[in-house]
Amino acid sequence: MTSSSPQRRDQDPAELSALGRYAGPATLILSSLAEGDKHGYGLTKDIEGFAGIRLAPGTMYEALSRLERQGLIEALESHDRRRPYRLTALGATALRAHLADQRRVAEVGLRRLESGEGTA
Amino acid sequence: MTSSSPQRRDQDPAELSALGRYAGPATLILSSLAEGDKHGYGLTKDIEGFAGIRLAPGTMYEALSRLERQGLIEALESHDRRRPYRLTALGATALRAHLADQRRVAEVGLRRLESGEGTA
DNA sequence: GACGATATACCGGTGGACGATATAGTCTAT
DNA sequence: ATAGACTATATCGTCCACCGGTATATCGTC
Repeated sequence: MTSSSPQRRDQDPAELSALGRYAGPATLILSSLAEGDKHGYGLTKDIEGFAGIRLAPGTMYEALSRLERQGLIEALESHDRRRPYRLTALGATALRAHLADQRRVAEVGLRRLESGEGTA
Repeated sequence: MTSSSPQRRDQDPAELSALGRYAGPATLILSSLAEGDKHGYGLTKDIEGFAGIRLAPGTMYEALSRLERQGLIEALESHDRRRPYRLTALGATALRAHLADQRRVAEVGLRRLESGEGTA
């Protein structure tokens, strides 16, 4: 999506819409961080709250290091035993583009469903 | 999502929101079929048009047989050398629920982005 | 001091997504 | 006619995102 060259193999950080393969957990994590800095466990709880999805620990921490590698989030110095993360400017741009596309596509689908057709 | 028990292993057809693991291609295919019956190649073109995403042949035909196995789409008798598919009632329900969730989550993320926070 | 909640990290398995490739029919231009 | 581009489907092997399980450690509280 994001207009420029759709499906990317991509480990290229600068390229937007590089939200992993399809972006499930990544989108949720970035959306959560858009509200403020959080650490892994906090993200798990927040995402469970606003999306109703509980990410498995493996998914969470692997996604975090992937997103950090891609420059979409950055780690802050850890207090206590927490590793908080912050959304970067790049991450915010990527998230905005991705969510806009996602919402647009969802609306197309819903409109088509309402148009009576389909089940025929 | 879909309110009832989030992350499902699931090959259970009757259970909604069983759109594969995370549902990328599946959602696109179902949304395309919501407009009318189509065969694989036609789906590829339509999806490219409304979502800007070109699904690889492997992705397309494997997703189709998965969706058929799950009862979300059904194959029609093939004319010419085309295998057209139709969205089932179950598929329409699953799609509606999934898209509604997807749009809702996208809106949460976008609202959070607009609230100035994040990049801090 | 046992227990549950908080918190992170690593591991192996599964399967969805992908590109490549094979096959074949159609249509057009040369 | 026939080479080349497009239509159309199917299968295969690879990769890696996602997952649950598990290990580890700290904290609060009972």
